[in-house]
Amino acid sequence: MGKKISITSIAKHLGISTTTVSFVLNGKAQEKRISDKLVKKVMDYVEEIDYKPNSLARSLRTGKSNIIALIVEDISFPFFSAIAKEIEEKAYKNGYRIIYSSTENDAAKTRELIEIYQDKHVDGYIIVPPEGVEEKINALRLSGKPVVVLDRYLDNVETDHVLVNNYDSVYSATHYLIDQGYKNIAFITLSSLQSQMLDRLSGYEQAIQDNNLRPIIKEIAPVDSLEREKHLLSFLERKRKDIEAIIFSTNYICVSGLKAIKKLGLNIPEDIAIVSFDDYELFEMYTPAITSIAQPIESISENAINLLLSRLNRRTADVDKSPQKIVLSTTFIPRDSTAH
Amino acid sequence: MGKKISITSIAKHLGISTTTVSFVLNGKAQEKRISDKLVKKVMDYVEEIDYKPNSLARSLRTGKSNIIALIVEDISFPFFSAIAKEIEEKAYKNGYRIIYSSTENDAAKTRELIEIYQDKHVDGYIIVPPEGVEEKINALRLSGKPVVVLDRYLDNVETDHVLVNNYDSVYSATHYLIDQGYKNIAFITLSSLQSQMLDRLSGYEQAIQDNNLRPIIKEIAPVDSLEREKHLLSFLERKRKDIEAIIFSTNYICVSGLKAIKKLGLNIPEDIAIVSFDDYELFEMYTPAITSIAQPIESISENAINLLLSRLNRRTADVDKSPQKIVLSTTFIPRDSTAH
DNA sequence: TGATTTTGCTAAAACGTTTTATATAATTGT
DNA sequence: ACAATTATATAAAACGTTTTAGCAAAATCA
Repeated sequence: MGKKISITSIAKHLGISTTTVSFVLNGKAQEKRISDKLVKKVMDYVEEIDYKPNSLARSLRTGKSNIIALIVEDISFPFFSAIAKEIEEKAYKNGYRIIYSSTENDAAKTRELIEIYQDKHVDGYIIVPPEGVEEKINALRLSGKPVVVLDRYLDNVETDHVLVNNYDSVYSATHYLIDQGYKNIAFITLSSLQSQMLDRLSGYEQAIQDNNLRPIIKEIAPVDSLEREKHLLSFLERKRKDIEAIIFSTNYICVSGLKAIKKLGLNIPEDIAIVSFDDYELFEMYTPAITSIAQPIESISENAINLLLSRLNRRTADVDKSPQKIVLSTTFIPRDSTAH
Repeated sequence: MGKKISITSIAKHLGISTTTVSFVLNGKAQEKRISDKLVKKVMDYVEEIDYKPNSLARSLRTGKSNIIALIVEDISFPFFSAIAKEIEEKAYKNGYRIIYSSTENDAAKTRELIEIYQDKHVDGYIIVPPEGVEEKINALRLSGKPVVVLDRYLDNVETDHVLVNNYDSVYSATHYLIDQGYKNIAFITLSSLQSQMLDRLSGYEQAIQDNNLRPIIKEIAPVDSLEREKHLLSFLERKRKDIEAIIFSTNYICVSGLKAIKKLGLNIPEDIAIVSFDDYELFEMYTPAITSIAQPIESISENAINLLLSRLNRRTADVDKSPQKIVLSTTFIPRDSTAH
């Protein structure tokens, strides 16, 4: 039930100054010419009482919190939780903690989140941004905090980002289907202006055009998963005759599609072939196994956190050093759902 | 490019004291008898310059960080990431932020994590504990920080916990199989002394005994997922003739089992019936659909965060009020994998 | 020896709040 | 008209660090 333990109480107990204790604790003993004898004395006592500095006080004084904000669309999505795992691990090893939240793709919520994290003086941000947070992110940058944008990019926002070659991936996946002999290929996506979604769509459209295969069959599915399933059910009911293959722009849309397809009793790939963007354990195990475009989750995470850490370690001045644009390749995994 | 903005600069600018500003900002104007005129003046200016208090300074002064630590086994497991989502949402609405990490079931790492969060002065903890952190958690409690244990319980640790009736769930799932006519029922689990695992095993064993159905066929699978699949493959190869049904103690063990079963070309449920503890989207979609014991994720999360928030809102004194033990019911979801 | 440098250490300010105790002015009561 | 209350606002300490600037003693130099 002793006194509260702090750098001050340690100093008092040892009859020295807090300055000295602080220097020793921060490994500046050499530099600040504290004698070895005194260093040992301090260290021994600190060890003995198992002292741990109060990081709040330290943060207040230094302006660094050693906290990184991770703002994703939905932490419960396998893609994002896998990223969260990797990023946390690497950040941890570098002395940083992660504070997270889900935006649900809501711009207002995201802006609010960012404000709160600013108050908390987090040191850096990894953000999967919805549309409509451009100015906020630019403001962040201007305030000197490093920001890494993930999974998509924002026009007019000069910041580091790491994402995947969405356009090329879908282009060549579409091409693959065409090579397999499929002609009427549909693309199912969400009503979203997010860059990754638009790029995937463009990849599909361009591949169709380049192969003189009209028409483009683009279908917009609802965001809500129950509604989406219903929507896809009726879509397929109407169009089953006109479509030989479908590319889904995300794995969860694909899951809805699979449910609808099952309900209609359609056979994959005989009646309809399937490709999904973003792999999922389910796709490997499904009958038949679903062809997918797998994102390099580990590499995405690693690049993102490395980028951020390197900014954090550099001196403030070069925050406005030219932003890094990292674009990673996906892996196309052909499975039974596209076996002609 | 103005001066740095703080409560002090506001006070200076308005020619009043920081005390007054602080009172106004904290809604204590009434109580502290600050005149309406002055309140308005402060509020207007605060609005104008869009001032946000520095939460580090506030935390240092008050000893409250408004941060909750969420320590789970692995944030990338669907079960835990779903919980993380729910908990974050509710915490957010109550002014708390969540800082997370994965223990990988490593006791040393977990203890280290807890220490770090102590330094950060987080206000409370939600922990999915590995074995071997009992004393640490007790120490936390003694230090006055509320702790809610999730998913499992620790002997000799008097703290709130919320978990699921593991024993009963497996007991009745086993009974269900027996009712369906299955006799030689195996139980596959990990080499773990964690309460939830032991309880699930006991439920199985007791049900077998109560129905005079020997032998108990308990198999321990490796933790590593590749090894596990290999292990299960050879296990099934040897025992396929002796086993009519399998209960897996977690969903990821079940996934390994399904892979092995597929490789061996066994038919579910004709050759072998399957039940998994913990539902998974994959199980619903698999062919055949896999019977499972679903945990009430939302309710688990809600109870955990509510428990913690209520402790946080109460005065410190009753931290040692009798711990709450919340036990929730699972939902048995019979599917085709057990259809005799 | 006396001047200079090096060594070893520390006082005190600063980070931005919250809160206790108290001062002064205005109002009320008698 | 004077005492007692009440209303309004503030000074200053505290939270626990880091860090700048500087002091005194010891060592080196000429």
